Amino acid sequence: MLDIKVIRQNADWAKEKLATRGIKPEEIDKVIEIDQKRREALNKSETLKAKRNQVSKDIAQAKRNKEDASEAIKAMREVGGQIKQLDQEVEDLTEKQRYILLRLPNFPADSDPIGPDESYNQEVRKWEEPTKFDFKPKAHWDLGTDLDILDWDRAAKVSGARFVYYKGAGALLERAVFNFFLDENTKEGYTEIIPPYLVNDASMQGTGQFPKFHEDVYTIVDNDDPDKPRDLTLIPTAEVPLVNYFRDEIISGDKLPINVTALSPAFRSEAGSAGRDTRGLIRMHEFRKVEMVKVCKPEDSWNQLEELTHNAEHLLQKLGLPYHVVALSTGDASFTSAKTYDLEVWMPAQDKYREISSCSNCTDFQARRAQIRYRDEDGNLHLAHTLNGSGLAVGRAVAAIMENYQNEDGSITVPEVLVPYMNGMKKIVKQDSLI
RNA sequence: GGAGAGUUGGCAGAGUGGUAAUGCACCGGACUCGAAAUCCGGCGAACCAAGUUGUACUUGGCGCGCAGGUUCAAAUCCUGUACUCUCCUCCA
Repeated sequence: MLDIKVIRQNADWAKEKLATRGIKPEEIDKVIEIDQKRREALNKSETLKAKRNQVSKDIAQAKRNKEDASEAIKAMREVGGQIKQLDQEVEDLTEKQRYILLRLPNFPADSDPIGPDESYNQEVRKWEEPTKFDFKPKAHWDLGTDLDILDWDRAAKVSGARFVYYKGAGALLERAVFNFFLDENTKEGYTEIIPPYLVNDASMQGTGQFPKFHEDVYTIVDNDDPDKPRDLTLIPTAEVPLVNYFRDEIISGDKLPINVTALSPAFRSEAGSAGRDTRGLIRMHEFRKVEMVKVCKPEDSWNQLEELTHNAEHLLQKLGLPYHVVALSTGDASFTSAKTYDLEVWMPAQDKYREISSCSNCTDFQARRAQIRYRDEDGNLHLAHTLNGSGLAVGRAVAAIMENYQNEDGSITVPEVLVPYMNGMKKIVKQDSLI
């Protein structure tokens, strides 16, 4: 959520910044106008309340002296009514203002490429050249089926489209990958967390998924009354429980920056992406992801974003997967982010880079919604800055490993760093069928 | 799922309709060569608004888990709700 004071005091700047993210300047004018009215009503109400408090004291005194106070009580009855009316007005205006503010995205950083969509993203750097093959590389979904380590048909039977069974060496590979990620992140100074996978609405709002992105997630309903959603949603990313861990907390300044990492499933309805990435591990309703979250001081967050990005890159480098880093344009960056670097890994069968990590500095946008604050050496309170990044998406990493490490005979060489995590297995070959 | 108890400042803890005791902690001062003890004074965090102005202060609002209601006035009465604890039930 943006700071209404910042908008109020720098209206033109705010309009200009948000225009690059597709927000019309009239929206800003509207919220400023509402704010103006709100403060006027608030002032009137507070003046009357001050009066009421004073008179109430007098009434109490009069009663103690056994004097008659019916005159004052009568007058206050009227004032009470006015206050009620004004407070209602303030509440309505606050609600209107909040409605707009909760739906405005974060201010983009000055360094963001300006443009309405992903075609304006800029490559920042590239690591290694795309993998070369002297045969035609297979797509990971075919490799998975042929090796009998991924079972799409039975997942479709049991759950539906965009679900998968990992089997045998496939399951082992998935587990190896996320354990490797968690171990590496821990070595880099992140504290491992196992968070809840169901969160309440306040948490979804704290990190910015709600109120705008309801349709992207799965919310639990009461079986007795399916129209009534419970206050629980399956997390679309561990970012939600990790950032909300700090919600409504005051952190001691000397603890910052705080780094946490968690493996979790991520549940996404993928509404609006029908027809895209219909095959393979790229776009699932349920996938595992290791997430990294940082909470830091405002002056430190841009350095922390670079560090976070490097932490994620380090994982790809150790796995030997070619990738490049892309700075997202103002129109493509996520709602909460001021600046985002996407890491895109090379996918040979598609002959292109695909997103495997998104590292964002959310500045104080989430912290304001979630009231994440810290106390500095002087005892003053400030909003913290929050950052999050995948480190990494597990399913997509498995897909990238399968495609980049495939051999002509259809087997998959296990990346060296994963061999210990695979109980010494160096190559994945065709598995026996279960049935 | 059922029953009961609880939620008040950094901590402890009183307060059954008149505007949040008290203690500890903390901050300032006195005493002292200095410290401790003692004494005096201050002190709920956060938030919002207005003003002086400039970033600190003044005034006001708000503030007793949260949200409503009753009342001239609510920590206190009423309703709803969240969470914590105990017991029962169920359960990996």
